[in-house]
Amino acid sequence: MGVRERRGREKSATRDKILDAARELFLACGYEGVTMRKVAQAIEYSPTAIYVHFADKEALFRELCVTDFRKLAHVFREIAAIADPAERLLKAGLAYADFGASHPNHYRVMFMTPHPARGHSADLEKGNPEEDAYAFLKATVKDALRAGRFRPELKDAELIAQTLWAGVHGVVSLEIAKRDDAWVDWRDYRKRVRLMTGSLLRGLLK
Amino acid sequence: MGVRERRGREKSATRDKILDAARELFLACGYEGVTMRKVAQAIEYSPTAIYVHFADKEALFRELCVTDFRKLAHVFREIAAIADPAERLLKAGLAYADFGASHPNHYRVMFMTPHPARGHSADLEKGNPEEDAYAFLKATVKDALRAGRFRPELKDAELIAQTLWAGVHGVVSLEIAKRDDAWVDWRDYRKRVRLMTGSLLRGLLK
DNA sequence: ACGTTAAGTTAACGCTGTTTAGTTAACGTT
DNA sequence: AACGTTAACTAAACAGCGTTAACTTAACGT
Repeated sequence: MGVRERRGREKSATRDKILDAARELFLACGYEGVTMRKVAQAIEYSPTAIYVHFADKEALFRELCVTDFRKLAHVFREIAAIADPAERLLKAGLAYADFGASHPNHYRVMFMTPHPARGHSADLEKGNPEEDAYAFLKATVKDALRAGRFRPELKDAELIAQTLWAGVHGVVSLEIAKRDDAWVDWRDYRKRVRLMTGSLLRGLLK
Repeated sequence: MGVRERRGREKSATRDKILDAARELFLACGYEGVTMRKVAQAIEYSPTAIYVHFADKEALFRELCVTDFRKLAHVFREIAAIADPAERLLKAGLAYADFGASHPNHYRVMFMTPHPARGHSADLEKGNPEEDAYAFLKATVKDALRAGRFRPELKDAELIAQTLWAGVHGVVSLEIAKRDDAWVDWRDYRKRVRLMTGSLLRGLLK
């Protein structure tokens, strides 16, 4: 009685130590730059100890991603309070871009790297706008659609949502992948984000 | 006399064999899915033989990319003949999206993967619209700018070009990274490309 | 006191990209 | 014609990777 719980707490304690060390390393070195051996060394455990708590390297990383993407969904909760659906879309775009720029390594693995099938981790609840940022976007598009804000030939909420997402994602992902590329004389990131969201919405709305 | 040349020809012959085998493998398996040993086995050479002709795996892959991206620039040459700069931008976007969808592995490494500094390979000539697709885009934006086609507050060709690029890149890169993700009920790729280019231009032009 | 459970370890496997040292065959030169 | 050089190519190995199998160890419930 209570012992099982203490054991559970102890286990999740070293689990958390792994997560903390891994987060720091992933942030500093990126996905490929982090090795299981490095994570283990950081917490002074053997590399195999990690496999007691996580199936593999990807599962470890995805747990960190899920945590951070829940944070993104929380930011969206505040934005959900904005009455005007068009302004809601704009603010959501800006928040999304901020998020991507401040979690580049998570963003890379979540949205810039092809994964073999397995639709996300099953830990995030699909369709629930509190956990699923795409569901939030789609819901807001539907609101704007109902309010008759989009140009008359636009009727497919899914198509509109995917286009809005792609627009902001384009700015975010180019920033992450090509920020240091001298080939292009990059303009300020936030300027690019604002021009993208503003222009795209102007082109889609009435 | 002539012997040196024949030697050179022989060397470049096995060099080409490596390139041919590598192209096929990279297309089929993606960058990480290809190993130097597999390439070597395909041409019945030892793995180390590749290092006589290429510095490392990345150099081998980038040579293939450069070849293919020169092809993209050639497609743009035809588009350059279109008189109306706005229509030219539209057609360029569609051609770029076609290209990305048919060379996903090259596209991934070129535009979706962060690289340590080293601005591209030095093999492509920066600023020359015949080899540099971004230079072509910027030149067309400048044309449209001169023709007074953009909304009056838009004056920075670089910023406009980067936003147009980001828009199409967003659609292309999401398609490559998340095509098989059941989380999203994806609409047809070409529909998404057209809505992106069309809406973005509508939002940027007068 | 005893059998069970599970966190954690050591050693190893099979793989990767790459390097070192060496072979071999054709070359230009004497 | 013999010799030293050059360079394509190879065999073996290195250091690293993610991961697995077999084992130890310590605390648990009975």
